[in-house]
Amino acid sequence: MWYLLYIASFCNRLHSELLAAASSFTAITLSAKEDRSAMSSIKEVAKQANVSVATVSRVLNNDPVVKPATKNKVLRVIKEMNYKPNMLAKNLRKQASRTIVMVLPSMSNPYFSEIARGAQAAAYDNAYNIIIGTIESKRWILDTYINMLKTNLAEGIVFVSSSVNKELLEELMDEYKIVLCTEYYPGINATCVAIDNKRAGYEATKELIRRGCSHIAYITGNRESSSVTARIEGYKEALKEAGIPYRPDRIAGAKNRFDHVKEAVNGIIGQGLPIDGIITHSDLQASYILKGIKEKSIALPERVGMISFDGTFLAEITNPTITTIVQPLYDLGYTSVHKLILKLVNESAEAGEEEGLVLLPHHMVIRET
Amino acid sequence: MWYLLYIASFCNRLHSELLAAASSFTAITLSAKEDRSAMSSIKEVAKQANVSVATVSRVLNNDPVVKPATKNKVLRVIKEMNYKPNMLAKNLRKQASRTIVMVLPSMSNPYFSEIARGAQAAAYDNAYNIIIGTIESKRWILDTYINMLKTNLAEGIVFVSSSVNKELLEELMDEYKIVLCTEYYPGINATCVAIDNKRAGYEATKELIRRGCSHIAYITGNRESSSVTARIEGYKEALKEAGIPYRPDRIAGAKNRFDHVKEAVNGIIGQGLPIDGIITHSDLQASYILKGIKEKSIALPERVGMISFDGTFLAEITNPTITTIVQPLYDLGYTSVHKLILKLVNESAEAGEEEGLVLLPHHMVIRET
DNA sequence: CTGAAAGCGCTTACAG
DNA sequence: CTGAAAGCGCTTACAG
Repeated sequence: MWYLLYIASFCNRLHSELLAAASSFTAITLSAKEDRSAMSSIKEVAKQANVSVATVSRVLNNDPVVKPATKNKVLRVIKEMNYKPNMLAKNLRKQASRTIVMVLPSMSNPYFSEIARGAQAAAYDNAYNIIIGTIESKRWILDTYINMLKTNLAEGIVFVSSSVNKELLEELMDEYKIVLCTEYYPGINATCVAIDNKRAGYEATKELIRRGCSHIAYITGNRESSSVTARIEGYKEALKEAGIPYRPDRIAGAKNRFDHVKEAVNGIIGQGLPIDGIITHSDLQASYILKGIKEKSIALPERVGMISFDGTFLAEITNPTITTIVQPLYDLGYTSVHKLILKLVNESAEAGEEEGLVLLPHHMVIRET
Repeated sequence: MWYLLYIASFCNRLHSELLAAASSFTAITLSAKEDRSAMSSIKEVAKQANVSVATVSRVLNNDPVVKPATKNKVLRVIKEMNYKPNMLAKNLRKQASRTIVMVLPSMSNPYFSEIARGAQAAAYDNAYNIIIGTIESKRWILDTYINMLKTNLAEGIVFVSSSVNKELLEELMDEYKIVLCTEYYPGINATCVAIDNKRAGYEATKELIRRGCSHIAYITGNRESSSVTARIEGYKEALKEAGIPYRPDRIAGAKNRFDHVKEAVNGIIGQGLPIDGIITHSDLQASYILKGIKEKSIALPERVGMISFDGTFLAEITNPTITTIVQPLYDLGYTSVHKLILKLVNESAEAGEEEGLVLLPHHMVIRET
């Protein structure tokens, strides 16, 4: 019907009149669904309220300039017609989607879901939409999100963990608003929200030493990542302080998969290096070590001292429960998004001023391992 | 600069010429960032390629009607200028955001992340954007997502688990495209993708009976939910078949929290009802029971027969590992989104024809419990 | 095969 | 305090 009306009217005014006629007609005879599509514009509200579309727009945007009486009249009509603004139009007009994206490597690790939860909260607190996406190690998925930036669907992006590589980041940085979460890139002056990984690595190692461990293995994530590097620095420092020689071959990288972790640990043991304590990059890795010990595919004593990173609920449901460095995951997500939105809103501020590392506090929770 | 240009030119043509002049100027002197904002429209591409904006648009949309030579010329200019279409404009023009939303109760349970992963894949396979959001039991968050529907930012929605109540669903159903995932509402004719919960409940119970259990407790989720009801039906049926009396007080609801689960189990035991087998609504609940048994806050034997639902990785990292009904979570997410997009694309098809329950296969994995 | 023009539904400087 | 009008950057029926 809409379509037919359109062909039938070349003149704008005529068109509107027909529409109005149709609209009052439909109010009686058509279902809510069809009615909605026929009256969804600001123009219809304006007509009903006997004001211009400009005034309706002002009311919608809470412009204090409109006379209270006018405002109330318009508000009443808006409610009556159950009018909802079309954000597609608003976005185009304002050249802003009020949407940001956060990309995560995956969602299978509860580590990431906590970060996402904080991110979501920050977005809503600032009336932004947020699209949280997981890369799943597929470059084309990442490209999809970056494309949202390029096609104006998103205004900024936060990369969590190593969801972006250094080259791509550099390329994007001078064109888009970006915040990094938990991982930074040395030499790149970007905003990054993380914990003090060096200190945390130091503290974990120190705790194991306190318990009498002197052969401490370190199962890391990606060896190139800044968090890994920093934690290892802390690890080395604690060893040095205690006069324990540092052995690089007691460090092994592993992904968050059982087979990887098993190989990493067994690899160290296979070199003839005894292990009486372990630090892992994640709770998930620690849980896999426990699994391996139990099923005897990892040749470690039942009660090996182990400290993991993250502090997700996983560390509480294993048997034994895991001692862990608790990262403020929710806050990490919240703060990243908050910083990004600050950048977005604060266009005028010199970009350079706000960049840099933001460190959030962590703490250790001692459990059974 | 853009702003000044604008004030200086009231005539469209003059405006464009100034812009063009500025653009060739900036190509030499300004950074990529500023250059971008100055040349980002289809109009500029048209000018450079000596064609109309209509032709550029046709090329962009792969309209086969354009002459190959023209097409190549335009394509070259697009590449040269590094032009990216403004989706904000396209969306408004086409009155379609090509975006759908999936709402989940939370993301802390890996159960939901797997569903989300499948959903994401389905969206991308169909060139849709997807916004995955978690309610966290807050009605205002849910309203935010529903508002995306109302303001044209999203074209459809899938509700996972009990992220929506019956009343709201009924209200939304005749105005928007909706798919339910894992949970349906009796009496509401909506598309729902789930497993055969009754059969799964039957199978789990049957397995426990086969092992000699006759005092089987059932820790459920929300008692009103369709999946719970169906599983309990299957549970009853299996008991009946084995001639075991059904005791409603051996069923207790609990949220996915340790304290809730503990209370639920202890509540049953406290009534003087012995338990030699347990079925739980989720892996998470089962892991909590294991935790409770270990720390002796739940008075159950170490080796109680237990079967959980979901089949997430949680069931593998506990000690003992958990026997579980594996739901095809990824497929559940994928199929829900796929069905939704089918509805979106297939406007013409009678809505009623496609509605109904879609059942996906599950299976049981026997582990240590 | 291509272009001129209208229009998607908003916002906002300008004039009154 | 309010309205008329231009414009955000696209798409598409229509004419040629």
